[in-house]
Amino acid sequence: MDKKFFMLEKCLLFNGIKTEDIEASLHYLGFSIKNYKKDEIILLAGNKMARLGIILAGQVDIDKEDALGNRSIVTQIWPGEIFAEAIVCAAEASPVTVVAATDAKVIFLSIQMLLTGDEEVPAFCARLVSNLLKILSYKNIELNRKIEYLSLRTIREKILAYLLAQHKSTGKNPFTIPFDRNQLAAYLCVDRSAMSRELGRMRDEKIVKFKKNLFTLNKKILLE
Amino acid sequence: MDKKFFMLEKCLLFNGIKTEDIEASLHYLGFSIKNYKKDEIILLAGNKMARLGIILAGQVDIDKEDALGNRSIVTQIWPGEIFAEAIVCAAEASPVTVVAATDAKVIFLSIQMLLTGDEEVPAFCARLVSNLLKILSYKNIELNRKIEYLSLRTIREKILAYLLAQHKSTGKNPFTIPFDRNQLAAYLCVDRSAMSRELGRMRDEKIVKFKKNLFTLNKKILLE
DNA sequence: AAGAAGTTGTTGCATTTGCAACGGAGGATA
DNA sequence: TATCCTCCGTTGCAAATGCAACAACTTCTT
Repeated sequence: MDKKFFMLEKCLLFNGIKTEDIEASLHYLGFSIKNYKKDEIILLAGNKMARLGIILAGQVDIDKEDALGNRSIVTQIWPGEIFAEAIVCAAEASPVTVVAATDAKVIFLSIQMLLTGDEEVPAFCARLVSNLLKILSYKNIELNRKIEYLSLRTIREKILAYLLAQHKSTGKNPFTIPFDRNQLAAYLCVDRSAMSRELGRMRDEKIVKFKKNLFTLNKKILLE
Repeated sequence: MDKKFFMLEKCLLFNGIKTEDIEASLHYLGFSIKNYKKDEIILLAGNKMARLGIILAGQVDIDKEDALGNRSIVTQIWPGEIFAEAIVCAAEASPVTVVAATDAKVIFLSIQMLLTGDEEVPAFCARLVSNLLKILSYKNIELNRKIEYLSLRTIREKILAYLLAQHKSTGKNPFTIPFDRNQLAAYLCVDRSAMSRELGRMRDEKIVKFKKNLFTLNKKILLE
């Protein structure tokens, strides 16, 4: 198997598929690979797309921009994760913009033949489809989590909800977050300076300590 | 075919499946039916679920409640629409609470056998799975739309974004919305009185006219 | 070393928002 | 009719927020 495909074995889409079948399915799905420079746009909001993408290397942001130009980060994705699967399955225009947050390598796959269910298809396809179902379900739940943050009324609540979730998912207490301040504000959809002010207050009240991307939540907060 | 299943023919999950196969698949999926009174809880946030639900009659709200008890409506669903599909596929706890907004009738289906892809399954299953993929994709896009409203910074922007989308999806200009004021505020995650104040200002500025649930957007706004 | 560019925190200020409380309109019921 | 209840709008006020501008600090480039 080609070296550059090794990481696909860890990709949820190919979970349960034999190593030798992975490359076969790539060819079956008419793959192509493309490189992007940092900040290059991979998919612009409003466009349709016929193929889903899998990040092979680098980091990619899923963004949304409002009429006033406020950029908000919907989510980040990493090597092994896929994007555009929903708009391919639904044949709709993308509600989001996909941007390379660093230099990135992406592989694209046509999955039309998996969607109709009436053609004669190779054996591994059933597994691909059920993996796709699972991925879409996880993303659904992820979007619900995002909505949870955004539906909170104050910046402090949003920050706390995010930090608690981050603490929980890492299982550590001094823990790092994958955002710098600008990005965190964009993710929580609040003003950066207002967020910074609130973070300062929370530090004064000893709710949280932080230095760059390393955060420590007060133990009393964690007891709830 | 049993009369009470007629409406399932219009359900996206059974799209493309022959009428005689629908009842067969219901039995294959071990269906059961349950009635709910208005305000009764169908699924509580934090719980897991092994079966997805389809609304046969009535109206159902997908809710979320924050630590302070603020209720927000994530979305509404109507007869023919399904819920809990994501948490069944992902085998995760529900991030939302499902509540009967009116008296409602729900049919539950076990879909485990559709997910593994290795068992011997009836012919219609492939179609069920690809329909499920499409539904999950649509919901994904719907959640993105919701995030779009919530990421806007001011109440006015949220109201406008919602009304424009509602106008677009109905294709009419005096158009009705499916929420009363309380529900709309809960959907947009803002304070009801603050929303009411903003609606009043927007009426003063002749941006929108409204009477109960009937809204009319100013033509100048629609030209963008 | 110098300068440029990016990141983070700070502050003043106008505006927006949440909150609480109240009142009126309209519907349902006894 | 009287009463209760729900829905909707209104208002005063304190607090939160967005915005703009600036300063301190780091990183990178030249």
